[in-house]
Amino acid sequence: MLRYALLGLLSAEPRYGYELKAVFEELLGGTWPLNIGQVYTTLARLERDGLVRCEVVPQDLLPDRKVYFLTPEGETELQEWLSRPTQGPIHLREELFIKVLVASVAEVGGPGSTEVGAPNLIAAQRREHVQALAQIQRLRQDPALPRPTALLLEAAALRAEADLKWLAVCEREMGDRKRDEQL
Amino acid sequence: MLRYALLGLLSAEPRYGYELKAVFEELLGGTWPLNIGQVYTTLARLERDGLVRCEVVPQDLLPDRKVYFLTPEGETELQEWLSRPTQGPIHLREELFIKVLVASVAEVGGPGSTEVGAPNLIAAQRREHVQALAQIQRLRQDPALPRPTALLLEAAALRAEADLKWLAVCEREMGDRKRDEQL
DNA sequence: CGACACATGTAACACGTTACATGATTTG
DNA sequence: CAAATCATGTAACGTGTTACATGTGTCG
Repeated sequence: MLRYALLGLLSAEPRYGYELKAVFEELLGGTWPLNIGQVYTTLARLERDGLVRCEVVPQDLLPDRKVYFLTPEGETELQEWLSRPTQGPIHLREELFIKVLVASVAEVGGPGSTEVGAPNLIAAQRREHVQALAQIQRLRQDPALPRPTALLLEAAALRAEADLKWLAVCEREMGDRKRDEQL
Repeated sequence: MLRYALLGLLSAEPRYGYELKAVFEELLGGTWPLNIGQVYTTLARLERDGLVRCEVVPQDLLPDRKVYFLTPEGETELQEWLSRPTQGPIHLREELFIKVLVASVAEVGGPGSTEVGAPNLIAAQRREHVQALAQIQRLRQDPALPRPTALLLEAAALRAEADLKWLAVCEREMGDRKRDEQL
């Protein structure tokens, strides 16, 4: 994942690790705080696989930089990755979904306990989502956003709205089920 | 992730690994083909962490079963997990998003090359999504679906629709940009 | 002096994923 | 006989994540 993101950035321009972190985070609109260590490990793996190489650029006063650039193999790899769409693009294997699923299936507190876990979770999750959506919209206000980043934030907003719709459905269903059980 | 899914299933009823795989996959509507090996490694980790224990149930003719059940610690852990909503619920760190982002940033083929990668990708991805959505809707037809599974599939459909809206936006933007550049 | 920016990295761990190994029974 | 089902597991690998280590320069 990060692999290809770095490959993509390097395809536009050779860069060193510390710089890649900054560029990447900015491009992501600050939604993916990236540990610098991971950048270096990922770069090391890319180099191991022959997709990038680097040149050491000495600096006086400041530490040396290792400027990475794509090899022909790296460019090929990147192009191939970009040419095939993501397979099975809807991942139900996400914390959000699994959590709601488990909440509606699990027997918390043992049999006979008053089951209020799921509705509580849904309500809390809606608050969480509303907050997340608000923050995304706040970020989108910035007129200086690069277009790709703005696009990304739009995707996030659309997803957040879709999830909120779903959580509303869940809430309604749970209410129904609770009423069913009381009858 | 799978950790908690298994905890949830076990909280309703003690089960053995082979059985867990089947129950889990059915609950997920077949959208997460689960390697049986992963079930066993995950169960081993849960046992290591003291969240589950097991009892060996000998069978004649068939191999022994190791029936797992929650420990009190496991139950606590599960309840805590269920009680807190997913933080930062919208993940932009997904192949889909990163791919589109990288496609719009990367300089494939070097400077001066005719950049048609991104539009091609978007188009292919839309086809992929349309197909995925169709399959989800097909699955939803089944009237025998358990409610939690039906809910899950509804989430998947809503997300797929949101993503498709976004891909349409992307396509329009790319067209715009291309026109801009030609001027 | 202490904190922060610059710049590199290693070590350890969790988790998902695949492939492989074992061995009995049932079914075509 | 071959294949599928039942049932267990191990080994290896990729990747994400965090924490830690190191060292210089600048700024308040």
